Parts: sequence; C-alpha cells; structure tokens
Amino acid sequence: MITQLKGDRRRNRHAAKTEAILAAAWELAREQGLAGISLRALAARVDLSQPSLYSYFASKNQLYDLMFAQGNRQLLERLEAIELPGDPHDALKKVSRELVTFFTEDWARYQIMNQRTVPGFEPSEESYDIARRVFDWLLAPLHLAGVAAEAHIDLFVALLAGLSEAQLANEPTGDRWTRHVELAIDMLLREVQRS
Amino acid sequence: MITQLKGDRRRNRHAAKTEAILAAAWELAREQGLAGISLRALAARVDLSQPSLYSYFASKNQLYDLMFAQGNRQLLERLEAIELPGDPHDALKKVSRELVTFFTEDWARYQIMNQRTVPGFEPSEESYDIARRVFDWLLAPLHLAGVAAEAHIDLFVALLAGLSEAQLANEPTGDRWTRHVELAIDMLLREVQRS
DNA sequence: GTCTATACATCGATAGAC
DNA sequence: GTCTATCGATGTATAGAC
Repeated sequence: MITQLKGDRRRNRHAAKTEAILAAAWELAREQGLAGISLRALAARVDLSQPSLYSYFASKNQLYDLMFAQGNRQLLERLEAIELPGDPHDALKKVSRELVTFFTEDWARYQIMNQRTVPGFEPSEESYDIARRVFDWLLAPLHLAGVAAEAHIDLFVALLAGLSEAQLANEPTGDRWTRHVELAIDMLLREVQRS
Repeated sequence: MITQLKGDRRRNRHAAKTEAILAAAWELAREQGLAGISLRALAARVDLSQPSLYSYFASKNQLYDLMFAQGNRQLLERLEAIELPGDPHDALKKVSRELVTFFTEDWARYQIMNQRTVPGFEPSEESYDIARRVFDWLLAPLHLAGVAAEAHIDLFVALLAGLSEAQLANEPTGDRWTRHVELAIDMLLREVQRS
C-alpha cells in the first residue's frame, strides 16, 4: 500500500517534470524553430544535464512525438470548448475561425502538426490517433453544414491550411489572410449547395 | 582576345560545376530533407573535398539562397512556357494547374520556396526579386479573369498553397488534393463574380 | 582551384559510476 | 535519476602545398 503510494508519487513527479521539459521545448521551438531545438539548451532550461533528458524520452524524435501529441490534444480541447451556434453555417464558421486562430498563434506547433519539416520525424501510431480524433470531431459540424463529399472536405482542409500557412509564412503577426476565413467558408458552402 | 576567351571558358566551367553542385544538393534535399543536407555528403557526390565547395558558395545559407533562386527561376520558366487559352477563366485554370503540378513534384523545392523551414535562412534581395517577378507574372492572368481585389488574390494564393501542401504532407505521390484545382478555381471565380 | 590537414564548437546519443 | 566523460558526426573556417 505504501509502496503503491510511493509509486504514484514517483509517477506524478516524473509526469510533472516531463510537462516542464515539454513547455521549455515549445519555448525553444518558438524562438529558434522546430529544428533549432538543441538538447543541451533544453536541458539547461530545466536544470538538468543533457543526458538526463533521456530519462524522459528515448530520442529527440520521441520528444517531437510528445509535442505532436500535445498539440493535437490542445486542439481537441479547444474545439470541444466551443459553444456552437444553432445555425450549421454559423457553427462551421466558428469552428473554422477557431482552427485558424489556433494554428496561427504558434508557428512551431503548426509546423509539427501539419508540415513534414523535421527530417526523420514520423508521429507514432498513438500520437497519430489523436490527430485522427481531431479530424473525426470536425466531421460532425461539416456534415451538419452539408459538407460531406470528400472533394468538399478536402477543399475545406486545403482552404484553412492555406490561409493559416500563408499568414504564418508571410506575416506571422498580422491578419491579412486569416481575416478571410468567413468569406472562404461562405464560398465553400455556396459551392456545396450548387452541387 | 585569347585571355578573354580563357576567362569565358573559366567562367563557364565554374558555372557548370556550380550547376552540378546544385543538382546534387537537390538530390540530397529530396532524400534527407532540406535541413538534412550535409556539406561533406554534398562534396562527396560531386567528387570534391568539403572545403572546395567554398570556391562555389561562401556559406551553407548561400547554397540555400542559390536553391531558392533556382526554384523561382524554374517556376518562371514553366509559367512563361504555358500556351494560354483565349478564355480568361480557362487560362487561369491552366496557370493554376501548372503551379500545383510544379509545387507538388518536388517537396524540397516547395519547402525552400514557400515555407520558413530552415532556421537561419533568409533569401537575399536578388533572389527575392525573382520570387517577386513570379508573383507579378501571375497578376496578369488573374486580372484578366477578374481576380483583382486583394482579398480574392489572397484567397487564390491560399487555395493553391493549401492544396499543394495538403498533397505533399499527406500523400506525396497521389492526387487526392491536387485534382480539385479546377473546382477550386471555378469556386473562386463564382465568388469574384458575385461581388 | 583543389587538395590534405587541422582546428573549433556544436550536435544527438551512449557508457558507466553513484 | 542524475551525473561526468566520451563518442562520432556535423558546420564552419583556415593554413599551406601543388
């Protein structure tokens, strides 16, 4: 029983430290780019020696995997917190706005979630499952708004990714592209109705 | 006169070797990712010692800059080679198809041209000028098709970038996203006409 | 121009002591 | 778990012979 409690405490300490390391990794990624994370700099930020990091993840790629999973978990949380308007078109617009806001508020997070930018990195099955859950969640408001054909869903994905990426690549802090989200959804919904 | 010819020959040899180095760099980038280019591996591919590369560019970032410029020059060439249909809508579709084909046929090229993926790299003024010339070239078929408002031009950019990137990130060899290029342009042109 | 040789700092990763 | 020490590879750069 005491051993059990001790085990729990150890697990909690370990999890808390892992959280702190991840937070520092996001900081570094925002400052230096995703590929610019160095394990020595990361260790220094959390008062560990560089080899000690390997008690928390087995390789740099696994650190990226943790970040990928965390990004997708954050997005799922944000989506589930939305209060959806009754009108399906308005609901889809609100979801789209949230998506683009989420993506453009952290360039490093967008990179790891949506681009293939780190040479050797592939998300693990478990982490990719979370990304799948995000996509599945999106299907409900899409279907309610009449966006059900694969072509239209793919256009939806391309539109939001394109607006987010153009914003991030050309003008990280402005809204020249993201302000067109609602216009883009209107356009897509008219296309859906036409067909 | 003879000296002149000799100088020309030397310049030609130098330019030819630079071409070969660039070609090898593209190969490496396609295999290992843009950031995965190592100067030692690059030198080995063109039968040079690593320090000898410095006779052709002053730093790795300048190599990236040469690649950025070459990618944009290739795109401009491809665009100028298009035989444009008389109908402005068809013309814009043909241009869009060419753009998406160009982007999706080489992931490394897309990365350096459109993403901010290499930590320290910024294109030089001269190289960025070529990118500007590409954009300026695109304005003509866009205007002819009635796409003149900034919002609509930005939507055009976002649509093509989004389709290209979704294709490259999720299914590098297929056409699940790129096949919707013409549909996307139809959709955009209807939006333009409406307003 | 090109080479060999060498230097320095940095990187991810591992071995082994405690 | 954490450390020190170390490994091999990297990018960058220079010296000096040919």
